[in-house]
Amino acid sequence: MVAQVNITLPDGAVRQVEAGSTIEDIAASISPSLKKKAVAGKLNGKVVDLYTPVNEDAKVEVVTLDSPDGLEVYRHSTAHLLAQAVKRIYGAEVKLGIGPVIEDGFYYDMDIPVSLTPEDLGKIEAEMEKIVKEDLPIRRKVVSREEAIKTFEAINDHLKLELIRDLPEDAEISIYEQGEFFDLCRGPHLPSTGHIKAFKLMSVAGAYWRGKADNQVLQRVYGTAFPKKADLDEYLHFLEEAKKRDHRKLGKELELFMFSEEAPGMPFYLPNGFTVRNELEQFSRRLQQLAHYTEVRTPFLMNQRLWLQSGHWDHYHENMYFSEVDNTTYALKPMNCPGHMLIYKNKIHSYRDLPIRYSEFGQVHRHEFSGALNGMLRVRTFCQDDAHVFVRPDQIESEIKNMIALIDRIYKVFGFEYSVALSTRPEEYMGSLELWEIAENSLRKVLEDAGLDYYVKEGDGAFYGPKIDFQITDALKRKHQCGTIQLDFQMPEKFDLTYVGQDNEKHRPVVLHRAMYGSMERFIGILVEHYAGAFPTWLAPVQVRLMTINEAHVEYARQVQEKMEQAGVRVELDARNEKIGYKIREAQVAKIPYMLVIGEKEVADGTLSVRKRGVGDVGAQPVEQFIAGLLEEISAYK
RNA sequence: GCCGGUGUAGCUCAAUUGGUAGAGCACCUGACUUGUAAUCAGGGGGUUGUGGGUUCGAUUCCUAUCGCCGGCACCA
Repeated sequence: MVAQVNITLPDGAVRQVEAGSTIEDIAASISPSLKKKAVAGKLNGKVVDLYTPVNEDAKVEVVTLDSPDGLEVYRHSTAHLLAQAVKRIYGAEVKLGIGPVIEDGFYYDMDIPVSLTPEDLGKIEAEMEKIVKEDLPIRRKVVSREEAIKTFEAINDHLKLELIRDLPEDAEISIYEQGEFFDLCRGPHLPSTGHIKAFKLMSVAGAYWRGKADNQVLQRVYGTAFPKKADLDEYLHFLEEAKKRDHRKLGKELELFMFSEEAPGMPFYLPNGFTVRNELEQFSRRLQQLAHYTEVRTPFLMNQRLWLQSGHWDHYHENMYFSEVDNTTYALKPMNCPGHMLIYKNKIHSYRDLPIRYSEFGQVHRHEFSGALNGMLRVRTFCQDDAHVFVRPDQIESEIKNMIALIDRIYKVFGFEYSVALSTRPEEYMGSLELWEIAENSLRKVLEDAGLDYYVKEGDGAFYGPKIDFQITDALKRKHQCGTIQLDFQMPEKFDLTYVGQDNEKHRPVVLHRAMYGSMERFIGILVEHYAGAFPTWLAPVQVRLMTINEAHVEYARQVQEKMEQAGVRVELDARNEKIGYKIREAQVAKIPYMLVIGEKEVADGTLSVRKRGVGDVGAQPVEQFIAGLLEEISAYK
């Protein structure tokens, strides 16, 4: 008589099975189709291999491929498959670092005697296919620390040995084997290599061992895997689509901005791009006026001692630009705060005057590492929609609430969802622990009072204070950090800022740093990709293009153009001797929202034939009516 | 900054084992007078990123350097 154990399934059902039954047995007992989809199990919440026996009463869940846990197991096993293939091709010299699952796939960091090229990936994939066909069973072996060390010393794998050495005392050490291959791994894994169906190696790149810049550079192979070929194809198609929206490509095609070798990482705005930027600025400027901000402008170049005073020199001088004139060292501002501190100090302030809100579209320069540059998303000079608000301690919370509301207002206009993070004290920080404590707690309180879901980024704060970061999600579900609210008790100290209180004594104000777009450049880059270059009418560099059928209609078209210009519409006239189909194609490619065709009928009736981007021909309208409708559409965002 | 890749006309790309560069679009000229995504013909345009080197000869091979791309690290 075999002993029975009670298992509790996720739906609460309790079953009796023979002790020692595996997860797979249990899946089979529930349904054949479940057995087929099963890739792993959960024993009392812990993900385990499918062939793990259940020896006592437990909560049991069958993990299938269509669950996040299942997919993770699947991709993790594909990472092992990759490592095995690489070892087969490049031999025992290959040492294995780590091979984790990441969003959309996995990677494996390896020390390989030769540099892999993209072509090599095909070769490796072919070997992986072979191993899949071999359908090697994947088995877990629990070993002692000594055994583990011996095993990896035998193959001279210093990377794995380092990992073993750093495992906690009480860690259970397991090794997974498949055929001749074995790897130090917590698991779990698929039952055999034959379970892997659709995968692709995406790229090779260098990566520092354990993410430390002074460590050896390993070769990282990125890959992805999906349960079905169709899922993989869909994913690859998504990547293709994303590539078409790349802001660098569209920026060139739509003549928004350009770059030159004469100024690496520093964008040149072309007329179209600058129009977008001006609209964005104007929009934000108006909202800030309504929120009682006043706009200021501070110099680009200021004496080095200012940066010593602010603490920026200590923390960031390697990323600053300096210039020596008249035996004095000046620095290009990497931030706007010190300038605003000087403005605040320009006169005496009463407690009645606070909050004082200075905003600036402030151009800053930061010498980013060459390898960090990326189109408009990471540049060496950019414009922050910056603001510094000087408040009394009792005004901190209400002011932050106002800021959150303003940011929310702006992001909604673009249809961005966003998430919020609280970043706490970094390793290199300025000021006392007590002040940091107070600052972090007050940010926490505001977030909680506002009922916002937020997550905490430990140690990600600025050196002068903790911050709330806003991360937007674009049309392709990618995340970008843009807005930020930072609480700062340090700058007021450094600059000895004061206000006169009700008690006629000097008091220390608190500074709130704030950005909403973050960087105009970055935000524009994000918008280009978000809209795929098809800006909404209010932002479109050219809102309307008039197109004549032949030269008999040009005079009327000019009158229409004049009217629209008077109404403040950005309008162009295409009066060339070209076929209408050709003109439309060009306007379409330029992603102009409204294409207006003018021919004999329109001239006779005083109308315009309207073709809307993305919609097509929507018929004729009287000129005045069209303009009124257009203006209404443009102002709707406000 | 690090690892790897890459750089040919304004743009997108060609150019067999090294034999002194081509196409489409764009641009210019001419013809066509045109109704909702490309009319036809002709023409101009390149020190092949830059500097060295190997070679009778380099876009092609080597080297240095700059830019760009993919990652890593960094991101006030």
